[in-house]
Amino acid sequence: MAVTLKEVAERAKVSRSAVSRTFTDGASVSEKMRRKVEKAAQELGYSPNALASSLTTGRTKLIGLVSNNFHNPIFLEVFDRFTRRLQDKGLRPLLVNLSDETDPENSVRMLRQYSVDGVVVASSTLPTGFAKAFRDAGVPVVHSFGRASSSPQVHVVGIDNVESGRMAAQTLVARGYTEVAFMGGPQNATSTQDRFEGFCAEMAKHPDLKHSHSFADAYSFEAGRKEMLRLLEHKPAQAYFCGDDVLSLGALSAIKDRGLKVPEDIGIIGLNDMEMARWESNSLTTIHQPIEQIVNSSIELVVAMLDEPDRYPEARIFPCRVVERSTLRPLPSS
Amino acid sequence: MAVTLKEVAERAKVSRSAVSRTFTDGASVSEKMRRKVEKAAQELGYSPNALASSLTTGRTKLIGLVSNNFHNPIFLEVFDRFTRRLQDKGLRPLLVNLSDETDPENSVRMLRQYSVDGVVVASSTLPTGFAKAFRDAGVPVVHSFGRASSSPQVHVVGIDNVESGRMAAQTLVARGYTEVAFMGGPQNATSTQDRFEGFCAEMAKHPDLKHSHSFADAYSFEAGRKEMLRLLEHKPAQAYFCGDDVLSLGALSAIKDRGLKVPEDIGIIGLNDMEMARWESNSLTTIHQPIEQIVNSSIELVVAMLDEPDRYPEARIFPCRVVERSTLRPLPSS
DNA sequence: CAAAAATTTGCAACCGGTTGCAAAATGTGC
DNA sequence: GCACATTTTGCAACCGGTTGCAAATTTTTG
Repeated sequence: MAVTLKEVAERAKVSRSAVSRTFTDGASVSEKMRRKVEKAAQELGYSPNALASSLTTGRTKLIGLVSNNFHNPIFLEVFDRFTRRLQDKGLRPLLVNLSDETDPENSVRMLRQYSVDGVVVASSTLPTGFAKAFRDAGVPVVHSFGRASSSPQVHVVGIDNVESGRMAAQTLVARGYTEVAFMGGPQNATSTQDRFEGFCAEMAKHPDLKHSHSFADAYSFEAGRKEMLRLLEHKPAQAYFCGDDVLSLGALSAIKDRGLKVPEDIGIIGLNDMEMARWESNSLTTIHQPIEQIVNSSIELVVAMLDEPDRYPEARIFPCRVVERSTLRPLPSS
Repeated sequence: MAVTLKEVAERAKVSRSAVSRTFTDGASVSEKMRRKVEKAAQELGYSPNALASSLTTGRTKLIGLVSNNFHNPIFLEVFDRFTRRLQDKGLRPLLVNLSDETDPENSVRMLRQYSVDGVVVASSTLPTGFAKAFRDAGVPVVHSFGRASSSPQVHVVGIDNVESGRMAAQTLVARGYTEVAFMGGPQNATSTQDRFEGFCAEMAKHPDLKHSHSFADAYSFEAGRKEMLRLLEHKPAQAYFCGDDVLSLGALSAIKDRGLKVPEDIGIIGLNDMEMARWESNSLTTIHQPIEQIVNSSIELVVAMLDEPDRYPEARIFPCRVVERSTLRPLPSS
């Protein structure tokens, strides 16, 4: 079927090594030879078999992209960025959809069988141990959107979720809300836990203000809506920090359905600043997570690990910022 | 680094073939031998190198998943379904993000270098020639969401877009709208063209009714919003068939911003029935595209082609249906 | 129990490339 | 033009597996 190196060599009447060398840059080939080979290759429509060469070079240029967030619209942006950036670097994303799986074993085995050069775990809900399993198996790994840690076991790139929770609380307090609440994502997600922790830490500084909390079942519209509907049955808080943007949209939908106005009756602040948050119909006040930087940095890191597999684990934390839109009352003019 | 077959063979004190055979099902190995080998493999943590074996077997179990729709939320659903289904069949998706590229050459070369067993092109905007390039290169290919044709050059799985345009027009007519319009996606997308054709064909049956048309720049919220804002400056139609759901949401946002009510002032019908169309805040009346069936059928087809590469091209067309929600006035009770 | 049939096993060649090494070719200085 | 340094080339072994074939072993049969 496919044209092989041997056939090119025969047609060009040169050795197989010569052909191989013209297709590996940095190899020693004379101009004359290169022309001969390229001509023959051209005529035969040859293109080298990347997998065969990986056998000897030990590099496949395959990067496993592992995620379990196939229902959160923000991840389309994330996948878009990851795939484009990887392609720009000549790498190929091998996608793994965990759906509900949380045991790394299968993914590790599978990705090792395909000899991926590295793995990016893109998830804000998986425990830190997940990425660790790759490291233990000797596969370079970066956990994007993972839990920041002062003593990371694997490379982590993302935001400081504790800090972002604190920032959300500060934002609400600064706007004069006196009864605020945290409506988190799934309680077992590390991002939920950390955002909650930060939120509480900040609120602890304001003992005069009331705060409460609850959790949605998932980072999804439906879950956010359902949880907010439940909250609205009793006396709701004045403003909510929702676990993320899609949850916020669900909550907004519930609030509007009940005939309440945002931000007049209830304020909402989300987290992520996904494209949909910008849509005029949503105009969600939210905490911007620098996706592009996180993605690019993750890829940089996994690429760096190719040459330096035992690179000392680091946490790369990017700052967030509040993006003011229309779902919180304005700051009091001081 | 990784444990090889040879090492397992040495430890188990058997030939390399024996080890290979215990890991290929259907091969002839005695129980005794299998136990010996499995024990050694276990102890060493061996797992076979899928790429090395692909060299001789000619199968990589890699499927190229090529798309250019990384900005339409419905494609997150599509990717989710594709990746899960492929995984269930023991296949691995190698993702290719075309972004703005429309020349198949690069993708073809790249996917051939990685010896993918087959390719699924998932796009409603790429021309039919795109998938053809894979076929010409001898790579089994299925075009999902592609243009239906009575004489397909490659396997196509999707809906009949002409018919869906017709269905949209019928739906509007049946509801008594007398001035309707088509607000399409990008004009060079095959899906836009076909939906438009069907829409016009149906309207031609009703010479007493007025209809008009225009096109948005992309299948995106922003484009839909922008186009609808433009339309609202002059006298708008009573109801619009928008090229797809995300475009519909953009249009809805524009309409509401102008203080108009849906469906009282303007009706909207979309196409796709993506998850967001179901969100209560949108409640979009739309034409349901059976994504799950399309995805599953596409995969079935590409898998079938592995054994039968020259399988005669077929078009698999799935029926659509109108999903009644809240953006069109109800049917007149007859 | 021997002979025939069926199954299991190992040898060795192969898949499509890469690469260290030595030989061949080319370039340089005098 | 020659001796030497430098570059280019081909040989052959190797990467991690698979597989046809024949030899070795086990099972079946009479």
